Amino acid sequence: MLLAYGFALAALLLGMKWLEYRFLLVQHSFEIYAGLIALVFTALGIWLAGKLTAPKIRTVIIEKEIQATIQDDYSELLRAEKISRTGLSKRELDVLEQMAQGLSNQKIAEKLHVSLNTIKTHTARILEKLEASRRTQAVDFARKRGILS
Amino acid sequence: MLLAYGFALAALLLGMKWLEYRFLLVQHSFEIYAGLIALVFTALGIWLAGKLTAPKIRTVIIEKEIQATIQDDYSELLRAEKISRTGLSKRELDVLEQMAQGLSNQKIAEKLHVSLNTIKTHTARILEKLEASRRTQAVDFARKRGILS
DNA sequence: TGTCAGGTCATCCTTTCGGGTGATTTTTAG
DNA sequence: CTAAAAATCACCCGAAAGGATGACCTGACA
Repeated sequence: MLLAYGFALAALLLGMKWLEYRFLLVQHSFEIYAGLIALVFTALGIWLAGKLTAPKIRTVIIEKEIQATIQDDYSELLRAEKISRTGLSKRELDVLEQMAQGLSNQKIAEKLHVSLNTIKTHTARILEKLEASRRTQAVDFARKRGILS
Repeated sequence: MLLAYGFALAALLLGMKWLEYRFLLVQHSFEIYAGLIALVFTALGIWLAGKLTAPKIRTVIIEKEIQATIQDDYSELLRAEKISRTGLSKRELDVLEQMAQGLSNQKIAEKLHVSLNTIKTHTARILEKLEASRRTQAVDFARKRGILS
């Protein structure tokens, strides 16, 4: 960089010497040359500044969201704890899960290979144990108590 | 800025005129003056560059993981987006929310101060728009699509 | 061995839902 | 201002859900 600047200076002097004998320096006034030099070296200075100055570093912090993931077995324990507090049996939980998926009693009966009446009995117990009066409410309560995902 | 530069140039010329008659220009060679001018204006160029050019900025991106806490108005936008995709109206969303709480159509009607028939119409549209056949299913779909909390 | 909880199934009856259709009034958007 | 969308209400009918009750079977546990 400094070399380039030195070269530019040297080139200026040589160039002037050359001009002096080729086109007769006296033809132009000293001020003209001075002005030209000033312009050229101002430009050179601007260019130099661009090369020499260190870039400012701006730190941008991007906040990236991550999901809070609870470990499987731990959540299983929690789940079992929640279930035991509501007093739901395994089968009732099965039915509750299907219920939460929006399946009708008929569909649940088909899926679990039992009769519709059985599912109705289970749902009745579920409503009773969760102190709900409608299946949507039972699902809502179950969610709020962490029984369902 | 350009004015300052113009003034500097003018000052140079005047200064030279002044030098010319005060210290006799012939005492020094033209090259000396040219070199001085070059130096001064290089410095001026560098200074100008600092003032005129946009600062160089290197952006360093640091990704920081945070917990996903969605702010109210932001989540409102998201919510509106989700809603618009399903095509639910405001009122239908109101009904859907009450539905998700496990309320019966009758209770929802009382809570929203409209007739049961109105709620039935809304629920019918909700089921239609969410492509569900039962309210539990509609609630489940709405949850999976992020429409409900 | 007997009781007890859980799972299964059933019947009867009432309430709630969901589907279909139609209509009037606001509200919104072009 | 006007057309479209939203909100309101109504009636009918069949399907699903909910409440109550009773019964049978099985595995676990004292």
